[in-house]
Amino acid sequence: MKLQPKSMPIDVSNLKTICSTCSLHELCLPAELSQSELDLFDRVFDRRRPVKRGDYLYRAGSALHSLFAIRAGFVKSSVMHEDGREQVAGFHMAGDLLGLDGISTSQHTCDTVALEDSEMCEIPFMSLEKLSREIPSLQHHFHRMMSREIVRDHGVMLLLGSMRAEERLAAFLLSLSQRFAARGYSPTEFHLRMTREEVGSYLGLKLETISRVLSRFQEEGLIEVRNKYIKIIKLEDLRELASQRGCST
Amino acid sequence: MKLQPKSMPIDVSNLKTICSTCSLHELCLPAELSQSELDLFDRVFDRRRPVKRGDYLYRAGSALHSLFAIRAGFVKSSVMHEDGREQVAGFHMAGDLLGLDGISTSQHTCDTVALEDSEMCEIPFMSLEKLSREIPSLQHHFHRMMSREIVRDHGVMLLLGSMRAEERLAAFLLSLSQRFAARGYSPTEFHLRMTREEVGSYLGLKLETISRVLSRFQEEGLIEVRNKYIKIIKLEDLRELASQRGCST
DNA sequence: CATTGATTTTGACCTAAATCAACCTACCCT
DNA sequence: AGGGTAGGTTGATTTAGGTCAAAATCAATG
Repeated sequence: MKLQPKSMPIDVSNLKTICSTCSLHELCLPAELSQSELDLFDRVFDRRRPVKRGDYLYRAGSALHSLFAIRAGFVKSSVMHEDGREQVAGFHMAGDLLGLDGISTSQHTCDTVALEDSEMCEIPFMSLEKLSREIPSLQHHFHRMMSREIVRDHGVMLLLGSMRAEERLAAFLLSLSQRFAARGYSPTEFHLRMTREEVGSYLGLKLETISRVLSRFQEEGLIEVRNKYIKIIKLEDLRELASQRGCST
Repeated sequence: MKLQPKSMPIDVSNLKTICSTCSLHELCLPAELSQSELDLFDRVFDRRRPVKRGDYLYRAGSALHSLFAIRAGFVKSSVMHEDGREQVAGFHMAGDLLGLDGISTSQHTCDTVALEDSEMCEIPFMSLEKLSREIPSLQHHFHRMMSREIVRDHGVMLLLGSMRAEERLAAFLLSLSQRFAARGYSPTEFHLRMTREEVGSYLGLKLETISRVLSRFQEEGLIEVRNKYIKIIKLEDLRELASQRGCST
Protein backbone atom coordinates (compact mmCIF):
# COMPACT_ATOMS: atom_id res chain seq x y z
CA MET A 1 0.00 0.00 0.00
CA LYS A 2 2.56 2.50 1.14
CA LEU A 3 5.55 3.26 -1.05
CA GLN A 4 8.70 2.66 0.85
CA PRO A 5 11.83 4.33 -0.45
CA LYS A 6 14.09 1.33 -0.84
CA SER A 7 17.75 1.90 -0.27
CA MET A 8 17.74 5.58 0.47
CA PRO A 9 20.01 6.43 3.35
CA ILE A 10 17.88 7.81 6.14
CA ASP A 11 18.44 11.31 7.36
CA VAL A 12 18.52 10.95 11.12
CA SER A 13 17.28 14.43 11.75
CA ASN A 14 14.01 13.45 10.10
CA LEU A 15 13.51 10.80 12.70
CA LYS A 16 13.10 13.37 15.38
CA THR A 17 9.64 13.64 16.69
CA ILE A 18 9.36 17.38 16.52
CA CYS A 19 6.12 17.84 18.35
CA SER A 20 6.07 21.42 17.27
CA THR A 21 5.31 20.38 13.72
CA CYS A 22 3.23 17.31 14.52
CA SER A 23 -0.38 17.63 13.47
CA LEU A 24 -1.41 15.98 16.69
CA HIS A 25 0.08 18.37 19.10
CA GLU A 26 -3.31 19.75 20.04
CA LEU A 27 -4.53 16.32 21.01
CA CYS A 28 -1.37 14.97 22.46
CA LEU A 29 0.74 15.50 25.51
CA PRO A 30 2.25 18.87 24.54
CA ALA A 31 -1.16 20.47 24.12
CA GLU A 32 -1.31 23.85 25.81
CA LEU A 33 2.42 24.44 25.69
CA SER A 34 3.80 27.75 24.53
CA GLN A 35 6.24 27.82 21.63
CA SER A 36 9.29 28.01 23.84
CA GLU A 37 8.03 25.20 26.04
CA LEU A 38 7.32 23.16 22.95
CA ASP A 39 10.88 23.64 21.80
CA LEU A 40 12.12 22.43 25.15
CA PHE A 41 9.80 19.47 24.92
CA ASP A 42 11.13 18.67 21.46
CA ARG A 43 14.65 18.74 22.73
CA VAL A 44 13.91 16.21 25.47
CA PHE A 45 11.67 13.81 23.60
CA ASP A 46 13.11 13.04 20.25
CA ARG A 47 12.60 9.34 20.03
CA ARG A 48 10.33 8.11 17.34
CA ARG A 49 9.66 4.47 17.02
CA PRO A 50 7.95 2.51 14.27
CA VAL A 51 5.92 -0.49 15.36
CA LYS A 52 4.78 -3.27 13.09
CA ARG A 53 1.37 -4.86 13.19
CA GLY A 54 1.49 -7.52 15.88
CA ASP A 55 4.40 -5.96 17.75
CA TYR A 56 3.99 -5.45 21.43
CA LEU A 57 4.82 -2.10 22.98
CA TYR A 58 4.98 -3.73 26.36
CA ARG A 59 3.58 -6.69 28.16
CA ALA A 60 2.10 -7.27 31.58
CA GLY A 61 4.93 -7.65 34.04
CA SER A 62 7.52 -5.74 32.07
CA ALA A 63 9.13 -2.75 33.69
CA LEU A 64 7.88 0.72 32.89
CA HIS A 65 10.46 2.79 31.10
CA SER A 66 8.49 4.98 28.81
CA LEU A 67 5.03 6.11 28.00
CA PHE A 68 4.07 6.05 24.35
CA ALA A 69 2.14 8.64 22.46
CA ILE A 70 0.62 7.29 19.30
CA ARG A 71 1.72 9.31 16.32
CA ALA A 72 -0.10 7.15 13.81
CA GLY A 73 -1.75 3.77 13.81
CA PHE A 74 -4.06 1.71 15.92
CA VAL A 75 -3.37 -0.24 19.06
CA LYS A 76 -5.20 -2.41 21.56
CA SER A 77 -4.39 -3.06 25.17
CA SER A 78 -5.70 -5.94 27.16
CA VAL A 79 -5.49 -7.50 30.57
CA MET A 80 -5.14 -11.24 30.96
CA HIS A 81 -6.98 -13.46 33.32
CA GLU A 82 -4.42 -16.03 34.44
CA ASP A 83 -6.61 -18.77 32.99
CA GLY A 84 -5.99 -17.24 29.60
CA ARG A 85 -9.19 -15.29 29.17
CA GLU A 86 -8.37 -11.97 27.59
CA GLN A 87 -10.20 -8.77 28.35
CA VAL A 88 -9.56 -5.96 25.91
CA ALA A 89 -9.19 -2.82 28.01
CA GLY A 90 -9.08 -0.31 25.22
CA PHE A 91 -8.42 0.61 21.63
CA HIS A 92 -6.13 3.54 21.01
CA MET A 93 -5.37 5.81 18.12
CA ALA A 94 -3.27 8.83 17.18
CA GLY A 95 -2.76 11.23 20.05
CA ASP A 96 -3.54 8.73 22.78
CA LEU A 97 -1.07 8.21 25.56
CA LEU A 98 -0.20 4.63 26.49
CA GLY A 99 1.43 2.95 29.42
CA LEU A 100 -0.20 4.84 32.26
CA ASP A 101 -1.09 1.57 33.93
CA GLY A 102 2.58 0.89 34.52
CA ILE A 103 3.22 3.90 36.72
CA SER A 104 1.49 2.42 39.73
CA THR A 105 4.03 -0.30 40.45
CA SER A 106 6.63 0.52 37.78
CA GLN A 107 5.44 -2.61 36.04
CA HIS A 108 2.94 -2.78 33.26
CA THR A 109 -0.26 -4.63 34.02
CA CYS A 110 -1.57 -5.00 30.51
CA ASP A 111 -0.34 -6.03 27.11
CA THR A 112 -0.34 -3.46 24.36
CA VAL A 113 -0.07 -4.54 20.76
CA ALA A 114 -0.32 -2.76 17.44
CA LEU A 115 -3.30 -3.76 15.31
CA GLU A 116 -1.75 -2.10 12.29
CA ASP A 117 1.66 -0.73 11.43
CA SER A 118 2.00 2.27 13.69
CA GLU A 119 4.38 4.89 14.88
CA MET A 120 4.98 5.81 18.48
CA CYS A 121 6.67 8.66 20.24
CA GLU A 122 8.54 7.17 23.13
CA ILE A 123 8.51 9.32 26.23
CA PRO A 124 10.84 8.20 29.02
CA PHE A 125 8.74 8.53 32.11
CA MET A 126 11.45 9.87 34.39
CA SER A 127 12.14 12.66 31.94
CA LEU A 128 8.47 13.45 31.69
CA GLU A 129 8.18 13.80 35.43
CA LYS A 130 11.24 15.98 35.51
CA LEU A 131 10.10 18.20 32.69
CA SER A 132 6.61 18.49 34.08
CA ARG A 133 8.09 19.85 37.29
CA GLU A 134 9.53 22.63 35.20
CA ILE A 135 6.56 23.33 32.96
CA PRO A 136 3.33 23.66 34.94
CA SER A 137 1.11 23.52 31.88
CA LEU A 138 2.74 20.25 30.85
CA GLN A 139 2.23 18.91 34.33
CA HIS A 140 -1.40 19.92 34.29
CA HIS A 141 -2.04 18.47 30.87
CA PHE A 142 -0.45 15.20 31.85
CA HIS A 143 -2.72 15.03 34.87
CA ARG A 144 -5.66 15.73 32.65
CA MET A 145 -4.72 12.89 30.35
CA MET A 146 -4.44 10.46 33.23
CA SER A 147 -7.76 11.66 34.56
CA ARG A 148 -9.32 11.31 31.15
CA GLU A 149 -8.27 7.69 31.14
CA ILE A 150 -10.05 7.23 34.45
CA VAL A 151 -13.18 8.88 33.12
CA ARG A 152 -13.02 6.74 30.00
CA ASP A 153 -12.74 3.63 32.14
CA HIS A 154 -15.77 4.69 34.14
CA GLY A 155 -17.64 4.95 30.87
CA VAL A 156 -16.66 1.42 30.00
CA MET A 157 -17.71 0.22 33.44
CA LEU A 158 -21.10 1.81 32.92
CA LEU A 159 -21.35 0.16 29.55
CA LEU A 160 -20.33 -3.26 30.83
CA GLY A 161 -22.33 -3.02 33.99
CA SER A 162 -25.65 -1.79 32.79
CA MET A 163 -26.14 -1.74 29.04
CA ARG A 164 -27.62 -4.36 26.77
CA ALA A 165 -25.81 -5.75 23.77
CA GLU A 166 -27.35 -3.35 21.26
CA GLU A 167 -26.66 -0.36 23.44
CA ARG A 168 -23.09 -1.42 23.93
CA LEU A 169 -22.41 -1.82 20.28
CA ALA A 170 -24.15 1.42 19.39
CA ALA A 171 -22.11 3.25 22.03
CA PHE A 172 -18.97 1.62 20.70
CA LEU A 173 -19.59 2.66 17.12
CA LEU A 174 -20.43 6.19 18.21
CA SER A 175 -17.31 6.41 20.29
CA LEU A 176 -15.18 5.33 17.34
CA SER A 177 -17.03 7.77 15.14
CA GLN A 178 -16.34 10.69 17.46
CA ARG A 179 -12.72 9.78 17.86
CA PHE A 180 -12.16 9.51 14.15
CA ALA A 181 -13.92 12.81 13.67
CA ALA A 182 -11.68 14.48 16.26
CA ARG A 183 -8.71 13.35 14.19
CA GLY A 184 -10.04 14.65 10.94
CA TYR A 185 -11.37 11.42 9.52
CA SER A 186 -14.88 10.69 8.45
CA PRO A 187 -17.20 10.13 11.40
CA THR A 188 -19.52 8.00 9.30
CA GLU A 189 -17.24 5.74 7.30
CA PHE A 190 -14.34 3.77 8.65
CA HIS A 191 -12.58 0.46 8.84
CA LEU A 192 -12.59 -1.48 12.05
CA ARG A 193 -9.03 -2.40 12.80
CA MET A 194 -9.98 -5.16 15.19
CA THR A 195 -11.77 -8.48 14.85
CA ARG A 196 -15.30 -9.20 16.06
CA GLU A 197 -13.76 -11.22 18.80
CA GLU A 198 -11.77 -8.24 20.04
CA VAL A 199 -14.79 -5.98 19.88
CA GLY A 200 -16.67 -8.62 21.80
CA SER A 201 -14.03 -8.87 24.44
CA TYR A 202 -13.99 -5.12 24.90
CA LEU A 203 -17.77 -5.00 25.18
CA GLY A 204 -18.17 -8.10 27.31
CA LEU A 205 -19.94 -10.01 24.54
CA LYS A 206 -19.17 -13.00 22.36
CA LEU A 207 -18.10 -12.59 18.77
CA GLU A 208 -21.27 -14.21 17.50
CA THR A 209 -23.30 -11.61 19.33
CA ILE A 210 -21.28 -8.81 17.75
CA SER A 211 -21.87 -10.32 14.34
CA ARG A 212 -25.58 -10.75 14.95
CA VAL A 213 -26.09 -7.25 16.29
CA LEU A 214 -24.17 -5.71 13.41
CA SER A 215 -26.35 -7.66 11.01
CA ARG A 216 -29.47 -6.50 12.82
CA PHE A 217 -28.30 -2.88 12.68
CA GLN A 218 -27.80 -3.32 8.97
CA GLU A 219 -31.24 -4.85 8.46
CA GLU A 220 -32.71 -1.88 10.30
CA GLY A 221 -30.84 0.46 8.02
CA LEU A 222 -28.81 2.02 10.81
CA ILE A 223 -25.47 1.10 9.33
CA GLU A 224 -23.88 -0.63 6.40
CA VAL A 225 -21.37 -3.39 7.12
CA ARG A 226 -19.01 -5.18 4.79
CA ASN A 227 -16.38 -7.01 6.73
CA LYS A 228 -14.45 -4.44 8.64
CA TYR A 229 -15.87 -1.56 6.69
CA ILE A 230 -18.58 0.32 8.54
CA LYS A 231 -20.76 3.10 7.28
CA ILE A 232 -23.04 4.81 9.72
CA ILE A 233 -26.27 5.75 8.03
CA LYS A 234 -28.56 6.89 10.81
CA LEU A 235 -26.30 8.50 13.34
CA GLU A 236 -29.19 9.95 15.29
CA ASP A 237 -30.95 6.64 15.68
CA LEU A 238 -27.74 5.00 16.81
CA ARG A 239 -27.31 7.74 19.35
CA GLU A 240 -30.76 7.18 20.67
CA LEU A 241 -30.06 3.48 20.91
CA ALA A 242 -26.97 4.15 22.96
CA SER A 243 -29.09 6.48 25.11
CA GLN A 244 -26.70 9.10 23.86
CA ARG A 245 -24.00 8.46 26.35
CA GLY A 246 -21.18 10.84 25.47
CA CYS A 247 -18.93 7.81 25.94
CA SER A 248 -15.77 9.63 26.72
CA THR A 249 -12.50 10.40 24.99
CA MET B 1 -22.07 3.34 69.02
CA LYS B 2 -19.39 5.95 69.32
CA LEU B 3 -19.14 8.13 72.38
CA GLN B 4 -19.24 11.74 71.39
CA PRO B 5 -18.01 14.25 73.93
CA LYS B 6 -21.04 16.46 74.24
CA SER B 7 -20.51 20.11 74.85
CA MET B 8 -16.74 20.23 75.03
CA PRO B 9 -15.37 23.29 73.27
CA ILE B 10 -13.27 22.11 70.37
CA ASP B 11 -9.63 22.99 70.19
CA VAL B 12 -9.13 24.22 66.64
CA SER B 13 -5.53 23.12 66.51
CA ASN B 14 -6.76 19.56 66.85
CA LEU B 15 -8.70 19.94 63.67
CA LYS B 16 -5.55 20.16 61.66
CA THR B 17 -4.88 17.17 59.55
CA ILE B 18 -1.31 16.65 60.57
CA CYS B 19 -0.39 13.95 58.13
CA SER B 20 2.80 13.41 60.04
CA THR B 21 0.88 11.83 62.89
CA CYS B 22 -1.88 10.22 60.83
CA SER B 23 -1.83 6.47 60.95
CA LEU B 24 -2.60 6.40 57.25
CA HIS B 25 0.35 8.29 55.99
CA GLU B 26 1.91 5.15 54.60
CA LEU B 27 -1.13 4.44 52.49
CA CYS B 28 -2.09 7.95 51.65
CA LEU B 29 -0.80 10.70 49.47
CA PRO B 30 2.19 11.70 51.62
CA ALA B 31 3.63 8.21 51.53
CA GLU B 32 7.34 8.24 50.76
CA LEU B 33 7.87 11.80 51.99
CA SER B 34 10.76 12.61 54.25
CA GLN B 35 10.08 14.23 57.60
CA SER B 36 10.83 17.72 56.37
CA GLU B 37 8.69 17.23 53.30
CA LEU B 38 5.93 15.91 55.48
CA ASP B 39 6.08 19.03 57.59
CA LEU B 40 5.77 21.14 54.49
CA PHE B 41 2.84 19.02 53.36
CA ASP B 42 1.19 19.51 56.73
CA ARG B 43 1.59 23.23 56.48
CA VAL B 44 -0.16 23.38 53.12
CA PHE B 45 -2.95 20.87 53.69
CA ASP B 46 -4.53 21.50 57.01
CA ARG B 47 -8.17 21.20 56.14
CA ARG B 48 -10.04 18.41 57.76
CA ARG B 49 -13.65 17.91 56.98
CA PRO B 50 -16.24 15.68 58.60
CA VAL B 51 -18.85 14.21 56.31
CA LYS B 52 -22.12 12.72 57.44
CA ARG B 53 -23.63 9.55 56.07
CA GLY B 54 -25.50 10.50 52.94
CA ASP B 55 -23.55 13.70 52.33
CA TYR B 56 -22.11 14.19 48.89
CA LEU B 57 -18.47 15.15 48.51
CA TYR B 58 -19.18 16.26 44.99
CA ARG B 59 -21.59 15.54 42.20
CA ALA B 60 -21.27 15.01 38.49
CA GLY B 61 -21.00 18.38 36.84
CA SER B 62 -19.67 20.27 39.82
CA ALA B 63 -16.36 22.04 39.47
CA LEU B 64 -13.23 20.40 40.74
CA HIS B 65 -11.68 22.32 43.60
CA SER B 66 -10.14 19.70 45.77
CA LEU B 67 -9.25 16.09 45.92
CA PHE B 68 -10.24 14.25 49.06
CA ALA B 69 -8.21 11.76 50.97
CA ILE B 70 -10.32 9.58 53.19
CA ARG B 71 -9.14 9.77 56.75
CA ALA B 72 -11.86 7.51 58.09
CA GLY B 73 -15.12 6.13 56.83
CA PHE B 74 -16.56 4.58 53.73
CA VAL B 75 -17.65 6.14 50.50
CA LYS B 76 -19.09 5.15 47.15
CA SER B 77 -18.81 6.88 43.84
CA SER B 78 -21.08 6.29 40.90
CA VAL B 79 -21.74 7.45 37.41
CA MET B 80 -25.24 8.13 36.19
CA HIS B 81 -26.78 7.09 32.97
CA GLU B 82 -28.99 9.99 31.94
CA ASP B 83 -32.01 7.69 32.06
CA GLY B 84 -31.38 7.35 35.77
CA ARG B 85 -29.59 4.02 35.82
CA GLU B 86 -26.79 4.21 38.34
CA GLN B 87 -23.50 2.42 37.95
CA VAL B 88 -21.41 2.25 41.08
CA ALA B 89 -17.85 2.94 40.00
CA GLY B 90 -16.12 2.19 43.25
CA PHE B 91 -16.15 1.87 47.00
CA HIS B 92 -13.50 3.73 48.91
CA MET B 93 -12.04 3.60 52.36
CA ALA B 94 -9.37 5.17 54.54
CA GLY B 95 -6.31 6.26 52.59
CA ASP B 96 -8.04 6.33 49.21
CA LEU B 97 -7.84 9.45 47.13
CA LEU B 98 -11.06 10.75 45.60
CA GLY B 99 -11.94 13.18 42.88
CA LEU B 100 -9.37 12.19 40.27
CA ASP B 101 -12.11 11.95 37.66
CA GLY B 102 -12.61 15.69 37.89
CA ILE B 103 -9.14 16.67 36.77
CA SER B 104 -9.79 15.85 33.13
CA THR B 105 -12.24 18.67 32.46
CA SER B 106 -12.15 20.44 35.81
CA GLN B 107 -15.62 19.06 36.35
CA HIS B 108 -16.50 15.95 38.25
CA THR B 109 -18.10 13.17 36.25
CA CYS B 110 -19.34 11.06 39.09
CA ASP B 111 -21.19 11.45 42.34
CA THR B 112 -19.43 10.61 45.53
CA VAL B 113 -21.38 10.04 48.70
CA ALA B 114 -20.51 8.85 52.19
CA LEU B 115 -22.01 5.50 53.14
CA GLU B 116 -21.18 6.14 56.79
CA ASP B 117 -20.08 9.11 58.82
CA SER B 118 -16.61 9.82 57.54
CA GLU B 119 -13.79 12.24 57.68
CA MET B 120 -11.96 13.68 54.71
CA CYS B 121 -8.77 15.56 54.21
CA GLU B 122 -9.47 18.19 51.64
CA ILE B 123 -6.60 18.80 49.25
CA PRO B 124 -6.96 21.83 47.00
CA PHE B 125 -5.85 20.54 43.65
CA MET B 126 -3.98 23.63 42.57
CA SER B 127 -1.92 23.51 45.72
CA LEU B 128 -1.21 19.85 45.21
CA GLU B 129 0.08 20.49 41.72
CA LYS B 130 2.22 23.32 42.99
CA LEU B 131 3.63 21.36 45.87
CA SER B 132 4.27 18.32 43.75
CA ARG B 133 6.42 20.46 41.47
CA GLU B 134 8.56 21.15 44.48
CA ILE B 135 8.65 17.68 45.99
CA PRO B 136 9.48 15.03 43.40
CA SER B 137 8.57 12.13 45.64
CA LEU B 138 5.14 13.67 46.19
CA GLN B 139 4.74 14.12 42.48
CA HIS B 140 5.71 10.55 41.84
CA HIS B 141 3.45 9.18 44.51
CA PHE B 142 0.53 11.17 43.19
CA HIS B 143 1.14 9.74 39.73
CA ARG B 144 1.24 6.29 41.22
CA MET B 145 -2.09 6.82 42.90
CA MET B 146 -3.70 7.96 39.66
CA SER B 147 -2.19 5.01 37.87
CA ARG B 148 -3.40 2.67 40.56
CA GLU B 149 -6.89 3.92 39.94
CA ILE B 150 -6.49 3.07 36.26
CA VAL B 151 -5.23 -0.41 37.12
CA ARG B 152 -8.10 -0.90 39.52
CA ASP B 153 -10.56 0.11 36.83
CA HIS B 154 -9.02 -2.38 34.43
CA GLY B 155 -9.59 -5.02 37.06
CA VAL B 156 -13.24 -4.06 37.25
CA MET B 157 -13.51 -4.15 33.48
CA LEU B 158 -12.10 -7.66 33.47
CA LEU B 159 -14.54 -8.63 36.14
CA LEU B 160 -17.53 -7.10 34.37
CA GLY B 161 -16.50 -8.27 30.96
CA SER B 162 -15.60 -11.86 31.52
CA MET B 163 -16.51 -13.26 34.90
CA ARG B 164 -19.62 -15.09 35.98
CA ALA B 165 -21.73 -14.00 38.92
CA GLU B 166 -20.05 -16.27 41.46
CA GLU B 167 -16.60 -15.26 40.33
CA ARG B 168 -17.51 -11.60 40.53
CA LEU B 169 -18.81 -11.83 44.03
CA ALA B 170 -15.90 -13.96 45.20
CA ALA B 171 -13.46 -11.44 43.72
CA PHE B 172 -15.38 -8.63 45.37
CA LEU B 173 -15.28 -10.20 48.81
CA LEU B 174 -11.59 -10.96 48.44
CA SER B 175 -10.86 -7.43 47.37
CA LEU B 176 -12.66 -6.05 50.41
CA SER B 177 -10.85 -8.54 52.58
CA GLN B 178 -7.44 -7.49 51.32
CA ARG B 179 -8.22 -3.82 51.63
CA PHE B 180 -9.43 -4.21 55.21
CA ALA B 181 -6.35 -6.23 56.00
CA ALA B 182 -4.09 -3.52 54.57
CA ARG B 183 -5.72 -1.10 57.00
CA GLY B 184 -5.28 -3.28 60.02
CA TYR B 185 -8.77 -4.72 60.20
CA SER B 186 -9.72 -8.35 60.10
CA PRO B 187 -9.52 -9.81 56.61
CA THR B 188 -12.11 -12.43 57.45
CA GLU B 189 -14.81 -10.60 59.34
CA PHE B 190 -16.36 -7.31 58.35
CA HIS B 191 -19.52 -5.37 57.81
CA LEU B 192 -20.58 -4.45 54.34
CA ARG B 193 -21.29 -0.76 54.33
CA MET B 194 -23.35 -0.91 51.18
CA THR B 195 -26.64 -2.49 50.21
CA ARG B 196 -27.03 -5.54 48.00
CA GLU B 197 -28.29 -3.23 45.33
CA GLU B 198 -25.09 -1.20 45.43
CA VAL B 199 -22.94 -4.31 45.34
CA GLY B 200 -25.02 -5.48 42.41
CA SER B 201 -24.60 -2.24 40.57
CA TYR B 202 -20.86 -2.34 41.08
CA LEU B 203 -20.65 -5.92 39.86
CA GLY B 204 -23.10 -5.58 37.01
CA LEU B 205 -25.65 -7.85 38.65
CA LYS B 206 -29.10 -7.46 40.15
CA LEU B 207 -29.60 -7.35 43.88
CA GLU B 208 -31.50 -10.64 43.83
CA THR B 209 -28.50 -12.32 42.27
CA ILE B 210 -26.21 -10.93 44.96
CA SER B 211 -28.54 -12.25 47.60
CA ARG B 212 -28.78 -15.67 46.00
CA VAL B 213 -25.06 -16.06 45.48
CA LEU B 214 -24.30 -15.00 49.05
CA SER B 215 -26.81 -17.59 50.24
CA ARG B 216 -25.23 -20.22 48.04
CA PHE B 217 -21.75 -19.36 49.35
CA GLN B 218 -23.12 -19.76 52.84
CA GLU B 219 -24.73 -23.13 52.08
CA GLU B 220 -21.40 -24.28 50.70
CA GLY B 221 -19.69 -23.20 53.88
CA LEU B 222 -17.49 -20.63 52.19
CA ILE B 223 -18.76 -17.72 54.21
CA GLU B 224 -21.17 -16.81 56.93
CA VAL B 225 -23.67 -14.04 56.22
CA ARG B 226 -25.98 -12.24 58.56
CA ASN B 227 -27.30 -9.09 56.98
CA LYS B 228 -24.31 -6.92 56.33
CA TYR B 229 -22.03 -8.96 58.49
CA ILE B 230 -19.71 -11.23 56.52
CA LYS B 231 -17.34 -13.83 57.83
CA ILE B 232 -15.07 -15.52 55.37
CA ILE B 233 -14.58 -19.13 56.35
CA LYS B 234 -12.77 -20.72 53.44
CA LEU B 235 -10.59 -18.00 52.05
CA GLU B 236 -8.68 -20.39 49.82
CA ASP B 237 -11.79 -21.79 48.19
CA LEU B 238 -13.08 -18.30 47.57
CA ARG B 239 -9.79 -17.42 45.99
CA GLU B 240 -10.00 -20.39 43.72
CA LEU B 241 -13.52 -19.41 42.75
CA ALA B 242 -12.37 -15.95 41.81
CA SER B 243 -9.53 -17.59 39.87
CA GLN B 244 -7.37 -15.71 42.30
CA ARG B 245 -7.36 -12.44 40.51
CA GLY B 246 -5.29 -10.12 42.66
CA CYS B 247 -8.07 -7.62 42.02
CA SER B 248 -6.07 -4.52 42.67
CA THR B 249 -5.78 -1.87 45.36
C1' DC C 1 -4.64 -19.17 -8.70
C1' DA C 2 -5.29 -22.85 -5.61
C1' DT C 3 -4.66 -24.03 -0.87
C1' DT C 4 -4.88 -23.04 3.72
C1' DG C 5 -6.14 -20.89 7.84
C1' DA C 6 -8.42 -17.13 9.97
C1' DT C 7 -12.57 -14.60 10.38
C1' DT C 8 -17.44 -14.01 9.88
C1' DT C 9 -22.22 -15.25 9.41
C1' DT C 10 -26.22 -17.83 10.53
C1' DG C 11 -29.04 -21.34 12.74
C1' DA C 12 -30.56 -24.41 16.64
C1' DC C 13 -30.47 -24.94 21.22
C1' DC C 14 -29.23 -24.01 26.19
C1' DT C 15 -28.33 -21.58 30.44
C1' DA C 16 -27.18 -17.94 33.69
C1' DA C 17 -29.10 -14.22 35.28
C1' DA C 18 -33.07 -11.01 34.97
C1' DT C 19 -37.67 -10.25 36.04
C1' DC C 20 -41.79 -10.64 38.59
C1' DA C 21 -43.81 -11.57 42.83
C1' DA C 22 -44.52 -12.68 47.54
C1' DC C 23 -42.92 -12.49 51.89
C1' DC C 24 -39.70 -11.62 55.62
C1' DT C 25 -36.63 -8.66 58.74
C1' DA C 26 -34.45 -4.85 60.88
C1' DC C 27 -34.36 -0.47 62.17
C1' DC C 28 -36.03 4.05 62.20
C1' DC C 29 -39.24 7.47 64.00
C1' DT C 30 -42.79 9.59 66.50
C1' DA D 1 -43.82 0.29 71.97
C1' DG D 2 -45.32 -0.41 67.38
C1' DG D 3 -46.09 0.85 62.68
C1' DG D 4 -43.79 2.19 58.52
C1' DT D 5 -40.30 1.64 55.25
C1' DA D 6 -36.05 0.35 53.27
C1' DG D 7 -33.62 -3.61 52.67
C1' DG D 8 -33.25 -8.63 52.04
C1' DT D 9 -34.62 -13.51 50.84
C1' DT D 10 -36.61 -16.98 48.03
C1' DG D 11 -39.36 -19.10 44.36
C1' DA D 12 -41.37 -19.35 39.56
C1' DT D 13 -40.81 -17.89 35.07
C1' DT D 14 -38.74 -15.49 31.13
C1' DT D 15 -35.16 -14.03 28.18
C1' DA D 16 -30.85 -12.15 26.37
C1' DG D 17 -26.99 -13.75 25.21
C1' DG D 18 -23.91 -17.83 25.26
C1' DT D 19 -22.64 -22.27 23.22
C1' DC D 20 -22.14 -25.46 19.61
C1' DA D 21 -21.95 -26.42 14.87
C1' DA D 22 -21.73 -25.77 9.97
C1' DA D 23 -21.08 -23.14 6.14
C1' DA D 24 -19.42 -18.93 3.77
C1' DT D 25 -16.08 -15.45 2.96
C1' DC D 26 -11.74 -13.36 3.04
C1' DA D 27 -6.69 -12.83 2.87
C1' DA D 28 -2.06 -14.58 2.75
C1' DT D 29 1.18 -17.58 0.58
C1' DG D 30 3.95 -20.36 -2.38
